[in-house]
Amino acid sequence: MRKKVVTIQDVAQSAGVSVATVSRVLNNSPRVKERTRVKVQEAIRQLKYQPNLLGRDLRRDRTKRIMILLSSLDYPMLKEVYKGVEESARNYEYSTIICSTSGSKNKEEQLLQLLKNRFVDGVITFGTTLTAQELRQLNRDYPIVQCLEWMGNTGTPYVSVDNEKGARDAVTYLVKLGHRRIAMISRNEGQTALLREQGYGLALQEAGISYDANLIKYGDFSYESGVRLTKELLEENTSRPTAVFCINDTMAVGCANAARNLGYSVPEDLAIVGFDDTMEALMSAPPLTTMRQPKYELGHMAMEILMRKINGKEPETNAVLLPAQLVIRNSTVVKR
Amino acid sequence: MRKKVVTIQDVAQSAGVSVATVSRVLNNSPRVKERTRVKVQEAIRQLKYQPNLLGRDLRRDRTKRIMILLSSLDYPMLKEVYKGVEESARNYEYSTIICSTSGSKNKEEQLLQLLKNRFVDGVITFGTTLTAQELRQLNRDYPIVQCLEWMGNTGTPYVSVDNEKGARDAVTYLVKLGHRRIAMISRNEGQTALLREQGYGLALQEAGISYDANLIKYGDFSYESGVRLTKELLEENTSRPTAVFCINDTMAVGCANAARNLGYSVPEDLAIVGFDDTMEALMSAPPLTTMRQPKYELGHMAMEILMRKINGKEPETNAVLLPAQLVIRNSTVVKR
DNA sequence: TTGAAAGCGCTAACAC
DNA sequence: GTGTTAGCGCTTTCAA
Repeated sequence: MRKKVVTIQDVAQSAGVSVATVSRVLNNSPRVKERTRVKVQEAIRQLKYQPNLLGRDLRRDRTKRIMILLSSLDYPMLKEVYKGVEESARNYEYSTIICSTSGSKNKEEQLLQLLKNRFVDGVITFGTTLTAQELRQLNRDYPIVQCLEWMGNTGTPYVSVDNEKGARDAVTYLVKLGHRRIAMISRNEGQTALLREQGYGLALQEAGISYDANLIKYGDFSYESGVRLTKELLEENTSRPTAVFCINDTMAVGCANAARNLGYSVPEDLAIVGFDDTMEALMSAPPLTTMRQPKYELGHMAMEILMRKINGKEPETNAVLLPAQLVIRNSTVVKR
Repeated sequence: MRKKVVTIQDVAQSAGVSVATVSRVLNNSPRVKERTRVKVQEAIRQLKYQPNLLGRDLRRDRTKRIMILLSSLDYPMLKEVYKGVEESARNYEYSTIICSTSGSKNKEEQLLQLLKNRFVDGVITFGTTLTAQELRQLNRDYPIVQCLEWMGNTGTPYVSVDNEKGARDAVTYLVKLGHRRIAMISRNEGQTALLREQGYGLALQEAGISYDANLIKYGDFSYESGVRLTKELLEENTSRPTAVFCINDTMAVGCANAARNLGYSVPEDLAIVGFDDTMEALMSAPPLTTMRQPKYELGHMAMEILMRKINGKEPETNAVLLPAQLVIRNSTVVKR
């Protein structure tokens, strides 16, 4: 099945030089006579030679490749974050491969193998099932950077959005519009959700609004949970909320649709603010007010830090938090 | 930076055997005395040895890895198709890496390098910029299967949905609901769009409805184009359409939102049928009637065929077309 | 049942 | 400037 592949030996023979010279030409070494270079390049072209990466990587100390490790491909911001990573990587002549763990711890270990086996020079993780202990260990031995989802106190660098400030800004905005009964659709696991909840709490506190546990619901980031929890919020509460802050756009769309289906209009009866600013927010009816994550920048920055680590320089800072930006659309309006 | 890695040599030394024996244990060779095997395994555990894949792959004829090659990560069906591929791959103890060309021909060549360099055993493509000639050549030398987007007459196997039949069923359904002025939002490039347009034409013909070029608009699969083209359809036509068939859900959501913003209600004033059955269709207001692609099966089948090729067996069939299934939701209703 | 040794394709230290 | 050669970590003959 597989074709006999042209090797560096074949090129050397064809060009009448040694393999070392061919290797020098391939790696743009300056100490090659112009005539020789041309001769070798001619042979390369004629034989359609392409270097075997396995051989090269085995010998070299670097593969010029990094891995993006994620738990699921179902990740609305992936495309843009990836673009940031990819464009930064390209500047260093690095290429990227994407691997999904599908949430399996086993699979994740297998993929981290690729790092330990020098199959890639470094890894950017988007959420991991590693324990703090494991992550600390891994970070000591290999270049690794966390993006978006992160664990602190492990010494592992991370690049994320300022979740607390973002949530606080979102809720403060709702307060400014005149809302006092502000609900939240959150998640009861993960650092991201926790920080956003803290931001929510802070904003309420600053506005002198007392905290009401009935107004907080916990979902799983899915559309369905947004729908279900909004129904609960609107049906359970004797004094129903006039606004909802959702910790992602997916649930916020569910919230908007559920509210309308119950006969409430958005934003007049219920104002909604999401988080992320994905296409979903734009495609929603009405388009959602949301906190925009600097997706491209997050990816770009993660790659920059990873390159520093790969090159053996400790990055100046181990923790980067970029600000989220309020994007006002039609799911919010000044309260009458 | 990088940790000194434990090699097979270290294990051999520690266990007091040769590297050959360690290799045999690693590969479950039967000709190893039980005592020796235990001794080696003990050493492996103690040293936390993990085989270097680069060395192994260089020596072996296979990597037990395949690549999924796509032009963009922004692919609403990716998650489910991938699941199909991944679960099939797992059965063969294969792992998968995903690589995006970002639409760059250059990048694509670079990635196909990984195949030619035995970095992966095979490739599943989701759309490629290769010419028919190049694809034919590649398919002759390496295991490769096309999924969803494909080129015929190259000898390269493909697994896709029956686009013509799917489109025909969608439009026939609209006809049955009583519609005669049925528009289409399509795309003016790519085989997929072409086949769906043919299906549309066939359905009209079967219903004795004459073809009206004004009712066909060409977008680029994006939400924005769905919005824009729907406006055109509703504003330009003196006799406006009562139904629209969109060749993907993304544009169909744009269609629904644009129609409502112009004061038309969906489905009463304008019925809409999408294609794909992604989350977008479910999250739309109203939820969209659409043609469901058998996403998981498409991925699974592609991987099965690829494995056959990797194992040197010519697949029984080079072309698999799975049926799309009509899913009726609230963007269509019997016409009054 | 085990070990010695060749060799996968490449790079780089060293010699000329 | 160029060639010779060792060796990256592994698998797999071949011989013992």
